[in-house]
Amino acid sequence: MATNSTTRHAALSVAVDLVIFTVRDGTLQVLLIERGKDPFRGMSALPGGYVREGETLDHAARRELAEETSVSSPQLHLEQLRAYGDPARDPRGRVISIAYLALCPGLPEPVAGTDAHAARWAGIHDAAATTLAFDHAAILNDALEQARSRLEYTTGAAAFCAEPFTVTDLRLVYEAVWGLPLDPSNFRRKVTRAASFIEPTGGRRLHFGRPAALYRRGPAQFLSPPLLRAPDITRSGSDDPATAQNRPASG
Amino acid sequence: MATNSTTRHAALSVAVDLVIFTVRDGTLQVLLIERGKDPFRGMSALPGGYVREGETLDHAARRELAEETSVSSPQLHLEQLRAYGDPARDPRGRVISIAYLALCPGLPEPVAGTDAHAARWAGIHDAAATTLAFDHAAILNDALEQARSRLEYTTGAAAFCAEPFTVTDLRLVYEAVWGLPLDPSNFRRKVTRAASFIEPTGGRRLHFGRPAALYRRGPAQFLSPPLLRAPDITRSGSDDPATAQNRPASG
DNA sequence: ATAATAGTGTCTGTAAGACATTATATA
DNA sequence: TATATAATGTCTTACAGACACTATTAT
Repeated sequence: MATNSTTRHAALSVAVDLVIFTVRDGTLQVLLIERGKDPFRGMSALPGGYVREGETLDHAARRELAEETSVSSPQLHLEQLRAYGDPARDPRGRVISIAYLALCPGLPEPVAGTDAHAARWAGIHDAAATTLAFDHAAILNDALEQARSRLEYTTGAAAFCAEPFTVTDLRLVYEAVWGLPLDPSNFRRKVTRAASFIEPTGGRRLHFGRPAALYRRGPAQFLSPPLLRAPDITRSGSDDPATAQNRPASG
Repeated sequence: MATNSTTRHAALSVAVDLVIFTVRDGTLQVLLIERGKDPFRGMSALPGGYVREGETLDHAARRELAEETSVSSPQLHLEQLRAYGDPARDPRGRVISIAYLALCPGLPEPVAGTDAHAARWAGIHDAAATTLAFDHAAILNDALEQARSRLEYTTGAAAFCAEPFTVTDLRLVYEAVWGLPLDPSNFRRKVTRAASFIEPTGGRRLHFGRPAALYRRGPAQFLSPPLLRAPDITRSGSDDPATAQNRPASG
């Protein structure tokens, strides 16, 4: 905030990149586009775009999200992940990218964006095995860990569920995002006891067996007590918390 | 990443702002500078500066941190907090700021930076009551919550302690950052049982009473089980997790 | 001895994991 | 009826909060 302007660079732009997650068919999926122009033409990438003049970062992210999902934005969970600013991350020049994480209920179908590119839902395993443009593989990785962490400490999992939803719907979200099977009985106990996580609508959904009670999202944003994953065998290692985004918290 | 360049703005710069925390005399303190030039001349602000050409965001933050604290950087805990990009946040024009959070052991004394400004340690309560330049009050607030959350889920608290340190030293850090008294007995049990949080050096420190065993930081980055604050009365409300940085996580 | 600080042990309540059991629907 | 899914209950273990008690130093 107080350096001589001689060190300021000339060509610089700021973009937002979106990691849009959804859960469909019990699988965590991410929205990928196929780039229609260079650089990385024809390669898969995260959706995104430049921040416009006079526009908030959050607004730019919401705008891009609406363009890609064609869903009324205010419904969707959207939060900033972090900034990526390696000087070499974009061959066209210096582009700082602010990554956002969006959690969406199962959306109709892959939607074509306004730009000349094809959009598709990719399973998280497929996406991780795909070579992505720019540093999007790293962004996706950070976003995935952020999402997994969010499910532990916040009520964000419900953002994946279209209302009304059942406890089983919610559990399938956890299982898809964490990639773990959960005990249905213990899961029910935890989510129903957590204050203001979910609220019964009074309705029921009929499939085949016993009808399931329906719920809507409650007002709580944080889960107390948190709904932790397995006793942290995967997390107590020597990872860097600043890089492995908020495994407990951040963004 | 794929918008027509007509919407790109002309004058744009990227800065880093640092929230440098330390614990001295049992109090959480933050490094503030007094601005030597407009805008906000004479007002308190967070230290920071423009990102230089060809420079990584992390590098810019480390550079500023070294300038302000005159301490060999690699020692200090430094992590990105998030980006702030309100178009009106800087009256000079569009400046995107990437905020960083630094956790430092008690440093010698307020150090003057390379720029023409005075630096000082401010108690967190004083700082919160001070009118800060730009949107630095919001950044400080987010950083404080991030730091508090980090102490729950990571071993970051040890970054506040110069090695070797005692369990009491570590407890005083938690008490200062959380602003809560902790039970010494239960605290000791938790930190000594948490895997690889702290390791005994074998040495002892003599003051007056019984000599205290000395410890160094262990290799673990995450605390399992986490060391949670009170049963979340302050957190289970209706806050926005994306704004109130990672109370659980994320950030 | 007394004061001061460090460290251990015990009791109790909460919550999680494992898993048996009951409830209510469809075919 | 058999089958499938939803929901409740029980047992055990782990851990946190509260707090009594012991240990080791300086004065």
